[in-house]
This record gives sequence, C-alpha cells and structure tokens, in this order.
Amino acid sequence: MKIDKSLVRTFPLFEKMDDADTEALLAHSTSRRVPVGEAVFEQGAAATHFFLLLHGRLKVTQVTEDGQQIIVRVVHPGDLFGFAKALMRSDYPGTATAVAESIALSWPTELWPQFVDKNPRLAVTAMQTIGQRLEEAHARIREMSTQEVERRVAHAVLRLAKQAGRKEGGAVRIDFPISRQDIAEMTGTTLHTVSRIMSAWEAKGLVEGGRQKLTVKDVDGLSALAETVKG
Amino acid sequence: MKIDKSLVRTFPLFEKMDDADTEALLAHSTSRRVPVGEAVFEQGAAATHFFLLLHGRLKVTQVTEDGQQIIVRVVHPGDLFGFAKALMRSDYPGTATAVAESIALSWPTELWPQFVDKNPRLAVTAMQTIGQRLEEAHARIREMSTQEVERRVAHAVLRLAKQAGRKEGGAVRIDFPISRQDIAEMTGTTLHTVSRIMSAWEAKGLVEGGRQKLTVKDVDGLSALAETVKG
DNA sequence: CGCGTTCTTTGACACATCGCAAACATGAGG
DNA sequence: CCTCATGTTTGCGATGTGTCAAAGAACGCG
Repeated sequence: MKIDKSLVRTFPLFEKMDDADTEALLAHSTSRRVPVGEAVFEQGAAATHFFLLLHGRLKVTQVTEDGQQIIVRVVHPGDLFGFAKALMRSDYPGTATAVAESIALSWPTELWPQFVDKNPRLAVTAMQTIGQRLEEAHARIREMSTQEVERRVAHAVLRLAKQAGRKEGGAVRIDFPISRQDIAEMTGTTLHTVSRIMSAWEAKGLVEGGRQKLTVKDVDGLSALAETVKG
Repeated sequence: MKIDKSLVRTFPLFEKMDDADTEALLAHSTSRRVPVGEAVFEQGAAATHFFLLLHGRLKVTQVTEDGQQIIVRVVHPGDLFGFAKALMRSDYPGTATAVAESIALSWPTELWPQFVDKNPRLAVTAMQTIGQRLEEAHARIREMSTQEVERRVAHAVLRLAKQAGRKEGGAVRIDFPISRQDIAEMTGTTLHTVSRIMSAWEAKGLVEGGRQKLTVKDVDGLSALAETVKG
C-alpha cells in the first residue's frame, strides 16, 4: 500500500520513525472505509482494535444513562483513537462515528505491547496524547465551570477552526459537516441557544453559517469574545 | 522506616509487590509532612518529583486565566499524585494543597523510568490510574453538560462519602474538613447555591451540615435524588 | 473569655438559558 | 422539478442560578 505509507509519513506520530518500522507497523494493519454516519466502534463494545485515522473526520460521543448525548472529541486525520487497551480498559468508553467519509487503519489490541516494545517512541507519543487529552478534559471542565455559554461556544468554534480549518481568503471554513446540534453537544448547551448565539455573531460579521456549514470570518474578533473578562 | 512500610503495604498499589521491591522503592523516597493549607506543589512549577499520599487529604486545584478556582480532584491516602512526567509533561498542571494534616512520600521524577522498568506492575497501575482519571473527567463533563446543579452536588457528595466516608451509625461522615465553597468548586457552581441546596436537604433529613463538616444521613435518599430523571 | 476571622445562611432581584412550539430554509432523492 | 426529511431560526414564557447584600454562627487565637 504505497499510498498509505506516504500519507502516514506526513503524520507527526510517524515523523521520526524509520521506513522499516513504519513498514512493519503498516504490514499488520487493516484499512477500512467508513461512510458518513457509520460507527467505527460503539460505546461499551469490547476493545478489540486500536485505530489511526488516515482521512476524514470522526466524532466520539457518549450517551448518559438518561439518553442524552455529548461529543467527547473530534478525531482528525493523523490521530490515534480507540486505544482503550493502553489504559487497561477492556471496552470502548465512547462511540466513534464518521461525520465525513473516512478511512481508518486498525490493529488488533494484542499487538499494542509489541509495537510499544519495538518502538518506544510510540509509547511516548501515546502517553503524550493521553496527557493532552486529560488536560483538554480539565480545560473543558474549567470552561464549563466558570464561563457562560457564549464564551464556551466561541472557544469550541475557534478550536475547530484551528484543528479543521481551511483558509478561504481571510476567513477560515470548518472542513467537515457540523450542525448546531453538534456544537451544542460539545459545549453543554442546546441547539437553540447555539443558533441564537451564532445568529448574533453573524449579524456582527464574525461568522457565516449555513446548513451544517460554518465559516469564521473574523478570527480575532471571535478570539476577543472568547477571552473577554465579563464586565 | 518500618511504619511507612507496613502502611504502604495496605495500599492496592503495593499489594502484589514483593518485600524487596517495596523496600527498594521506599529506600529512594523522602517523607514529608504537609500542614493544612500548605501546597505540595504549585500549578506551573517544574515537575521535579512524584508523590504518594500516606496520610491525610489533599485537593488539587487549577486557577483559570481570570482568577477563578476549581477543584480538579481530591487525593486520598494510597493515591499516587503529581506524576506529570509520566505523561511527558514538564510542569504540574495544578496545585496540590493539604486540607488536612498530611504525609506524603516523594521521589525524583528521574527515577520513574527505572521503577517502571524494574516493576512493570507499577506501569500498569499508573496507566489504569490515568485511564480512570480521564474517565472521571469525562463523567464530570457529562454531568456538567446534562444535569442541573442539585444532582451534580448530590453526586459529588456521594462520591466524597464513598471515598472519604466514615461510618457513624447509619450515617456517613466525610472525614476531612470541607466547605461549601469547596463543593461549589467541585461542581461548577457558587457557594450560595450549594448552601441553599444543602439547607433544603437538611430540612428533608438527608444530610447534616456544619462548619466545614458534612454528614450524609440518608445515603439511599440522596442516591435517589442523584439518579432521578427530571420530570 | 472575648475578639476577629472565616464560613454559612437567607433574602431579594436580575437575567441567562432552557423548553416548547412553530415557521422557515436547505439539500437529497425520486 | 417537486417533495420530504433534516437542519435552522425565532418568539415567548418559565425558571434555575448567579449576583449583591447583610446578618448570623462557629472556631481559633491571643
């Protein structure tokens, strides 16, 4: 799979890995196409594989006991995901669903220890990733504890713009279909409130919305809003 | 230090470790007494050591850019804490402050790799711990996204009762000084709201409060409240 | 033992946000 | 090209929670 290899090479994770090792890793992988709306794995299922997203976009969601859904994170190309086993879990804590046509590589979890053994760098990266995720989670808790909805939404949108933004002139378009509902589930609010807020922003010329579309027209303006100390 | 060793032995972390290894670990450690209000380490400081709480109780806090504080977690005896380096971080993400007279063991972070090497079980436990923490963080995000304050507070109190509860007849007293402010910072609300809620609970006979004191008198009742689907 | 600090309780009020409901827009598929 | 499903906008009323303010209670310290 030549295409895979050259693509994989562009990811930070494999940057410092030599060709032989990369090859070895890929040799054991299975590539899988995931159409929009389909899940790579479901919350609670036995964690049989871990994954690397080659192309596309996924959202990882969790459902609460009483049926409400939240988006835990968005998976971008180059991200490792679903490595529950590295954390000594036997099942997936969330559901990973494609929001855009995606391609993912997968490995059986049993292979994880070998890989780590053979390539300590992988372990380090994995640790860093997990550390980052923990930090992100805490940042989100901090936000939800102390900030009003508008600022939270602003942060979320800016984050998306940074991670999945596509420059279009002075504006940045978010590169995959995302609904108000999605943003609401990422920020702990309702789609109604998100819609209202974004309408206001649109009036101010900060963003431009559309059905499952979102473009940030004034990054600085939105940043200012996100950082504003109330009062 | 015989006392340390026999105490340490009671912790799950060392349960399956043989005496020689335990001894070796302890040999490199430094024991430190932490009076109430004092910090073991501060947010942003270089992560020079990692720790094990022997006795007492700590709270780990973070301050937001605009000065608000949140409690990230409570550290109980037997817990490993401050191992930022295991996550490839060079500084501590939060501040650990004693809320009760405490004793902690510490090791230089440089020793971490050796320990892990020598005792793989430690690595596994550490991973599990981190996994748990990530999960807890997500659970908290879920709660904050979907539940009203009263349920969140109920959950927080029940968690504390489980982790730091001391049976007193049918009731469970939380075994360290905790203020309404603390609970507010754990649940993302204000001390006023917490106070109001707990007054209501007290009227219903669910809990009994006092200055920095809290006793759950009716665990089942409170649990019911925590799980209640609104409506 | 009394003083002052810290923590807690309570009231009144404002307001952000949710819930409900209905109209509207957009894009996909026949 | 029309129609239906899905996503979006908007209004209105209800209300949970934050904010401000002040009094009261508990504890530590001199």
